[in-house]
Amino acid sequence: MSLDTRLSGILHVLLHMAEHHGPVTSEVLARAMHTNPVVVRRVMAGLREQGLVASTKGHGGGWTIACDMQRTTLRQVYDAVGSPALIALGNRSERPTCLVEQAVNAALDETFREAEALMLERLGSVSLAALSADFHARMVAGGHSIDHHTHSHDAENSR
Amino acid sequence: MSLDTRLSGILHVLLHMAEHHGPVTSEVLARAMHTNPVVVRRVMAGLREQGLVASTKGHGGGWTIACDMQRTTLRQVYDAVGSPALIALGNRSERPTCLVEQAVNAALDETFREAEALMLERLGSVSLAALSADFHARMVAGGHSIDHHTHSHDAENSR
DNA sequence: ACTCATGTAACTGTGTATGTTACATGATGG
DNA sequence: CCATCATGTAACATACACAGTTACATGAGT
Repeated sequence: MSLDTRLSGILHVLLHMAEHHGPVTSEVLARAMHTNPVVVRRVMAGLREQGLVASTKGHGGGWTIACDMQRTTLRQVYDAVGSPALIALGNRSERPTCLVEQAVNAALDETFREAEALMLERLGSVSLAALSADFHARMVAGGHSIDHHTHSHDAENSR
Repeated sequence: MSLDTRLSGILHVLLHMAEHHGPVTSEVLARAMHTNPVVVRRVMAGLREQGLVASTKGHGGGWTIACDMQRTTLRQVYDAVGSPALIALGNRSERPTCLVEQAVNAALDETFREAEALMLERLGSVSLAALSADFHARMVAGGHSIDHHTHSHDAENSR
């Protein structure tokens, strides 16, 4: 099954934005994410509605972070991109009258709900600031200077 | 995203088979699962390769359970259907050179791996016999007699 | 032989994320 | 005020995987 990469992509974009002073255009963000500017805008629209980012038009316009990165968690970003399904498996029918299927659903649903709850809890425990700090730690560990214009991006888009 | 219902469907089928004495044909199982006999055979092929079920051709042929239901877990059934992805989210690129993306991937991957491990652990802790026992308990609780020919199946195939 | 049932290939249907094109809207700078 | 830049959004194309369907071959039983 093909995976939903919107959360991954938008987090990438947010962290890049955090390294900039002024607004960043969709085109610049799209290049960093190896995708199309329209795709960026589409996903960012959800974040804007939640007040996580703001957009300005015209010359010198673009996207800016409009939230406190210390208080904003990955969970909020996840919800802002539409809270897509976390679990890739499901039951063939909800509310079946067949007792066999009810037993199967009960067993699987409990497992699914537990895993889902765990993921949501984990996402809720990581702030954007923590993610950004991790990035800076990696930069120091790799011997890079704090220069966000020299990040290289690989072209592989596998999985 | 549309969900993978093979595990759910095949467990339904296995529990139905457990209520029968002799072999059950793909057509009968397909009716219980509200699907096509070929779909049943396709998924059952994986179980046969793992020795969980056996098939016989010709008159009076069909599918029979070929494993110890006490010792066989949902995890084994899950593996037999091809171990499909459990998590519906993913990263835009594996092994990125971009440090920002590395940080994002690390955070998300850990969450995903934990949830996946939890699900596999849960699936591994439930035997087919336990599932079947749960089914029988539901039958008693609902005041049904042990007559597996009167199970009704609903027609809704939502989600 | 005839029938029944599995075994498979090949094709279609469907839903969703993703990618792309096109154009409208609004803001800025000369 | 007009050209340019950037977002906003609709519309359409593409890719992919599960699911469903048709068709036919293979083998077992009567």
